[in-house]
Formats: sequence, structure tokens, C-alpha cells
Amino acid sequence: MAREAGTSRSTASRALSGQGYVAAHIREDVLAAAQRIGYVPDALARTLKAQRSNVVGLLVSDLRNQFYAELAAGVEQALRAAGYQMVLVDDHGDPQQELDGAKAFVAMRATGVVLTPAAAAATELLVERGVSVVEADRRSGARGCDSVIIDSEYGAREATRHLLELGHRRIALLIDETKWATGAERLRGYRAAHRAADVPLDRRLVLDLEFQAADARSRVAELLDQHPDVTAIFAVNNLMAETAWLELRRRGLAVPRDVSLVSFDDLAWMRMVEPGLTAVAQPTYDMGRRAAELLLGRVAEREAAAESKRGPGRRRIQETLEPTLVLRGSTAAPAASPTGA
Amino acid sequence: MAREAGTSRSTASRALSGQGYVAAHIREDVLAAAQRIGYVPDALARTLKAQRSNVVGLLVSDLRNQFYAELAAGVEQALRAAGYQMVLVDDHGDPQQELDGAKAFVAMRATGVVLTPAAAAATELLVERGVSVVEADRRSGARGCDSVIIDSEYGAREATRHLLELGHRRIALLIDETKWATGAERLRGYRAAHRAADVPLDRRLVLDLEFQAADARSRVAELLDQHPDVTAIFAVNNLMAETAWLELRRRGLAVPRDVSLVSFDDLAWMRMVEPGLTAVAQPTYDMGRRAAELLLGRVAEREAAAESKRGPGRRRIQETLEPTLVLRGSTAAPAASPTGA
DNA sequence: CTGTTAGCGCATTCAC
DNA sequence: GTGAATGCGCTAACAG
Repeated sequence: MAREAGTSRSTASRALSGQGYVAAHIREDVLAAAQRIGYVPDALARTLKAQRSNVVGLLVSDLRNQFYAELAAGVEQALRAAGYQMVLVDDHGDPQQELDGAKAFVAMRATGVVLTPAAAAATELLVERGVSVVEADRRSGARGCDSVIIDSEYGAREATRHLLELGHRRIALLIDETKWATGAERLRGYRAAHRAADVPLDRRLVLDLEFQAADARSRVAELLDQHPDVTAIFAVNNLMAETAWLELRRRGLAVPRDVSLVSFDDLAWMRMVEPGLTAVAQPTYDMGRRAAELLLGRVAEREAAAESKRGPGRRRIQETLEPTLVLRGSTAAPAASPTGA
Repeated sequence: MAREAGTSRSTASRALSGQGYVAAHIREDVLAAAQRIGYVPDALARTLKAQRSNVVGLLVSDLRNQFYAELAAGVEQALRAAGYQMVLVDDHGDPQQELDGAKAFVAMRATGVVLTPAAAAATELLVERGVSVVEADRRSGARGCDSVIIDSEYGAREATRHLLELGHRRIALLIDETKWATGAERLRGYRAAHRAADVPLDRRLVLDLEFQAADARSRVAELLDQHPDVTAIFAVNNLMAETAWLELRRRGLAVPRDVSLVSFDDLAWMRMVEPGLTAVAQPTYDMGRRAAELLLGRVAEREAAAESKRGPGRRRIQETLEPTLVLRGSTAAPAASPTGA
């Protein structure tokens, strides 16, 4: 390539990068030559030299779930706007695969990683290796990383409060991971709303699917069989809402007449069905964008510090985005005489 | 790291890679040292040296559209299983952004690229630079690449035939790009079915949205206003189906009593609504997987050729996957006396 | 079996 | 202003 331009490699490098002195006409020549032979600088070699890549990793739990796809789209958008590339790994919510993904990211010297943690190990590994990390949607509890999440407790509380205010007293909760993070917060919100309304909790109405989504449908059926006095269901994510919706329909139960239904996470289909689903809408795309922005900010900061200024490295940033309860037709006051009582 | 193990770099390298001779006890030491300091080999440097990376690019049109998310998930799955990383770029269907994405891929020396082409330029650029390319869902017409697509004409023909057999004669087609590839094929299928059934075509019933999805809703409304004798709608992708569904409901038209509706592309919501949507189901995830597999096969082949064998480079592979018409409640015979006639 | 040497493509000194 | 030399982390070839 330098040969094509009839100059030395250094000069060519300077001409292309715009760094350092180079005669105007020489630059022309070089640019023309580059154009001619379709020269594209090797980002790898540049990274090796500069010790800083422009790739950022994204680790999500399930790309086929619209929620994560939306998140990924937001991250990609912000990243690409800033000239970064996104390497995407789908760990299927498996801590082991998550860890493998994290290792792959350090192997490829990713500048930073955005992830929806399934465990703390991945974040810890990354942070220890000096990779900037931003957790999204969940917080693993690992130290040294920023995070941006949705206020799950608030969202769950609002959804539950809405049902309680309508007069529901037997509200089933469909949830999938109560030990931790998002799941725990939503459970807390559900409880807090009950407490605030002075309505007693019934543990048997809380269906914790843990990690087995496989038999979700039958577990829901079982719960409805055992507790025919349930007048409302709060599904803690879009998958659960889907399961609940299908099961209610299979049983021929009318929504909201027989049972009211609320979803946490508002997808397009929820306004397509009749009645539309009342749902807690999350700014998912924005959460992705914000996570990427935080990451980029951190990277810039770190570079400035390395450059010279001895930046003290600000405290971790923990952002919380507010969800919104969207009222649609799937929630109404319970029938005067409950189905089962 | 070599220092930590008390040996030379080459020896360490051999121990870790398993290539070449290394005394057993020395290998132990090296492995232990690597473990201790948490050494992770630099994939970049390795790539630079080996002149072959293990990253593959994926270029899609809209990650927020479930169709592409599904495709991406399939690609990712196959890639990761083979030890490759996926770099994802969302070009929003814009040829310019697509080209930029392609350039980024050659800059990072991606081994191959899977893409859903918006134009031929990106594929051409890639192929010319020696990057293996597999096109998915669409064929740009560029040479030198493999492809895997869904049989759009067949799917469209089946969907249309289904409507014709039910007795519909005025079938509106909602389509978004008839000049090219997938859109053109679906239009052809729609026509072929009419021809086979000896039903005359009415061009005015073909609503070509081109690229402006923005006013899709109003355009559909307009069409329904002008042609009240339409008894069925065939929406050529999931977005169109969504638009049609919402517009029909807004007008208070009953599906399928007043108007039947068929979608090309079957999403989860289509079986959640009442009545369920009859749809042409595509093996989208599998298409993604298959595309990645073809790509990997091509890469392996090329390496074998470079290695020694002078492989002649097989002819391009063009796979076609069959879609399936899924019958649900949204299609039925037209009412005896059409709404408008 | 192990250490030394060299070079992948780039950017950055440093002489000229 | 420009070119020659150096090194980023790795591995393949060679010599010991």
C-alpha cells in the first residue's frame, strides 16, 4: 500500500490518520492510492498497538425474548453511533455460559461489556481484568461496575396497587426468580402493596417458577385449580404473561370478568389482543442505550486518566429508570360473586 | 507470564496450545502459572499472527423486529457452538449503513459475514476483499456468496390460494418492496395463485408501501375506504400484519366475518389474539443457524485449500427453506353479501 | 525437548 | 516534512 502511493509506510500512516506533519500533495497521493486499491486499515493491528480496542461486548440472557432484543438494539445503536462494534453473546441465562462469554470478551480485549447478569462471577472476572462493566436490568452485587435498571419494586407495587384498588383480594403472582435481583424486587413490590392496603398475603398464591419455564403452563393450571378464588394474576415478565394468557383462554375464563391480568413488561402483542393487557411498560430500548452511554463515558474517563490527569475515578453510577403502568382492558373490578367462593 | 512460569514464551505458548513437544511437568508449571495470574491469551495478537480471526459479522435490517432477532439468535447459536464470536450491526435497512457495516467488518478482519442484504454493494465489497459471505432471507444478486432463504413465492402462493379457495375474489396485498428479492417473490406468488385460480388481478388492491412504513396505517385505511369490496387481506410480513390488524379493529371490522387476514411470518402474538391469525410460518431461527453453518463450512473449505489441497472451491450454495401455512381463525369464507357491494 | 529469532500491520519515536 | 527503526502479544520455524 505504501508502495502503491510511492512513499514510506510511516508517511502513509500519517496521511491516513491525519496525525503529524505531511505535505498536502503527498496526502492527496496517499488518499488516492488507498482509494484505488481499496485499502482498509487493519483494526486488529491498530488495537494491538494502541492497547485499546473499539469493541464492546454484550451478554444477554435470551435474544429470542423481545425484551432482550430490544435492549440489544438500544445498546447497538449507542455503540455504533460512537464508532464502536458490538459483540453479542447469548448465554441463555446460564452462569457458566455467561462466564465463558466474559472470558471470550477479555480474550478479544473488549474495551467494555454490558451484561444482564445471571451471577456475579462474570462481572467480577471482567472488572478484575480491568474491563469496564455496566450491568443492565439486574444487579449482580459485584463491585466496581455501573448499572442501569428499571425500578422493579415500584413497578410491581403500582401494578399490585392497581389491582387492590379495583377490589381484588386474591392476587396470584407468577414469578421466576425470587432469590435475587429483579425477581426479588418485584416480589417485594407485590408484598409492599399488600401491606400498604392492609390486605393479608397468602404465600400459596405466589408461584415461583425458579428456572424451569418448561412446565410453567401446567404449574399455572395447578395453581388455578387449587385456588379458584383467585380473581387476578400479576405476571412478572412477558413470558409469564403469555403463559397466563394462554392458560386463561384454554380454560375459557374471561378476562377481565373472571380474572384480571397484569404484565410486567409491555410488548406489542399486549395491545393487539382483546382486551388489551394492562402492563408495566419499561423503557427497555433506552435502558440499553443508557447502559452503552455509561460504558462509553467510563471508557473515556479512564483514557483521560491514563493520558495524564490522574482522574480519581468517580464513584459507581447506579441509574434507575422508571416504568409506567399502562392501563388497558385486562383489569377490572372482580365480579360481585367470585367464581369459586 | 512466561516469567511467572519460569520459562520462555515459546514454551509457554506450546504448553497452553498443546502444539509441539513440551515436558509434562513443565506443562503443569505453565498451566498453574497461567491459572495463578489469570492469564488469558490475546485473541487479537493471535489473529494478527495467524491471519485468520474467529469473528463473524452479522448485518441485519432491524433488530427490534422479532424476525431479525430470531434470525440473529440462530446465527449466534451456531457460531458460538463452533467457537466463533458474532459482531452484530443493525443497518436499519439503509444501504449506506449496510456498506459502512461491511467496511467495519473488513477492518476488523472478520472471517465471514452473514447478512440480510438491502443492496448488493455490501456483499460485493466483502467478497472482493476475500470475506466469505452468506446472504439470508434475501438475495442481492451479488456473485460469489452462498445464501439461504425462505421460499417466498411458494409461501405467498399458498396463502393466496387458501383465500381464493375459501371464495375470496377481492384480496388486498400489503407489501413493502416489490422491486426486489423477497418482496418481488411474494408479489409473484400472489399473482401466480390468482392466475392458477383464473381470478383476475386488480392492481389497485396491491398496496406497495415501498420504504415508508410511517404512514402505513393511513395508507391501509385509504385502501379500505376506496375498496369496500375487499374481503381479505394478505399482509406480506409481520409489521404489515400488525398494521392491518390494528386498522381492522379500529374500524370495528370483524375478522374473519367482515375481512379475512393472513400474515407472512408467524409471530407469537398471532396465536394470542382472537381469532388467531392464519400465517405463513417461517423457520427463521433455523435459517439463521443454517446460514452460519454454510459460512463455517465455506471457511473450513477455504482453509483446507490454503493448507494444501488446492480445493477447487465448490459452486455457490443456494438453499431454500420451506415455509408452512398455519391455519387459524382469521380466515373464513367471505360473507354471502359483501360489506360494500 | 527448549530457547532464540523473526514477523503479522500498525503507530510512534527519533534521526535525517 | 519524511523515512528508518521499534514494539504491541503471539506463534512458527529453526537451532541448540
